[in-house]
Amino acid sequence: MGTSERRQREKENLRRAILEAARELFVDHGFDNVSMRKIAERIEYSPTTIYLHFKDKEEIFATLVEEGFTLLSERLEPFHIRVADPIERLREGAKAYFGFAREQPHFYRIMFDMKSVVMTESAWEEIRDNAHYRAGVRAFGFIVRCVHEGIAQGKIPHGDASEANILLLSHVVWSSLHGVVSLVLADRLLKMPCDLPETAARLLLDATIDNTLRGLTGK
Amino acid sequence: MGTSERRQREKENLRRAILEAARELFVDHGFDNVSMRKIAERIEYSPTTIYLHFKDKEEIFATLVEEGFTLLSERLEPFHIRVADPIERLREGAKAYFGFAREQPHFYRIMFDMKSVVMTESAWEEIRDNAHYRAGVRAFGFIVRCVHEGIAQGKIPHGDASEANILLLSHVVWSSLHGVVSLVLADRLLKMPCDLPETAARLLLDATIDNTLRGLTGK
DNA sequence: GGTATAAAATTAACAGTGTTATCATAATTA
DNA sequence: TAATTATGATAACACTGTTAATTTTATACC
Repeated sequence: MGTSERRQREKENLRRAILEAARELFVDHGFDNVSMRKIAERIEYSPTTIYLHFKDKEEIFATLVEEGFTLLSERLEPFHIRVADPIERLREGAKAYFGFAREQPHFYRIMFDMKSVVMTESAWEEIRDNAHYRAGVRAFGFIVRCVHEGIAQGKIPHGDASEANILLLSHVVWSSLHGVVSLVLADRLLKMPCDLPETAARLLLDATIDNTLRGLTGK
Repeated sequence: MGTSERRQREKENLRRAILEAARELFVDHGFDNVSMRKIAERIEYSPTTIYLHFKDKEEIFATLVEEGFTLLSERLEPFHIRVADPIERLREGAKAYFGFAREQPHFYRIMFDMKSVVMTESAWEEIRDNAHYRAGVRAFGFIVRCVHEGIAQGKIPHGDASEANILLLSHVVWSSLHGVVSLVLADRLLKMPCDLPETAARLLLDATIDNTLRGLTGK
């Protein structure tokens, strides 16, 4: 009788509207500065209606994190085709990664913020099946594939070709990259050798990519 | 007549008590989970009394950040004497840095959290004179000195010996290091090649330090 | 069409937050 | 002792995330 399908559709529409409002507000003002009431006001519903679609604010957060990682993946993956050499692909990917973080700092922040909560074993078991975690794994997969190819082509001489070593080296690349982005976003660059902060950030980014890839390839 | 000195002393004692309570609570529960009322309760004063000593919660925060950077500096600087070779000194310093972050994750968090606030030019002018900023510069100075010596001894062949280049390379080292710490503290290590998270973190740390220093020295 | 039922959305409230204005009290100075 | 000043506390404001109870709305059945 078609009505329940329509109602289902309307429900999903409202869910999407909530996410859209939340995303725009988060991107503009940051996670902590956006209240449930503000989100509700924007979609012209009462605050409690949101709780019919999301368990709590954290669940909206997690959903947006997933969205963020998916966006990041979609930005990175074309480079697999565009750039043949895995090392150069890492370089280009790193720049794209940085671009993403700069364009949407609040988004990046909610994706990688240090939560400072000690992860219990059970919490880990739970989170491994979550959509936002899997989306993170997918984005990380870009680096893994580049490193994998780099080792296979003999361009990364350090360690063996075991999965353990590939994952380790991928994490090395990722942490170095995340380090730059994190410091830039936190405005922690100290009296860098040029005036414009934007130029300083790019200088540091290039130098860090160079250094990391040099360490990786030994070239 | 000595009374005003005593009152001054009492005032400073209370100030210290507030900081001590705040620090303990922050370290235990994290910045966001500690309220002014909780701090007040611990020192057995009313919440408003705190405002006679600190403008707002942010000022307590900033004071503790300064304390954190000073602690970090004091932990790093002995290595200038203990380890002669600047590259090996960087390696040992990095481990100490990591140890500090692991021992007091909440402390590290408030020191380096991505604020996601766009720094205006005037805000920069203001912050440059702040104590917590200068304390940060001091800690950063550990890396700068190592890099400086490394270049002088010909162990870091990349770029010239200009101050600009030294600062750039120092930032490269720092961001890579901060990247590991940041990811570890955020529990963002994905299915690493060993079971115990602590061991995974140390593996990644060592690999990142190796890679960064290899990139730096070209060895 | 009218009515029972289920869904959707709202109101009111709780316990908490940072912060401020106002008031009381204690200590120092004159 | 009286005036003044510094110190601390009370009460309140405008928020926060979240829940229980309630009302409105839409569907299904007779």
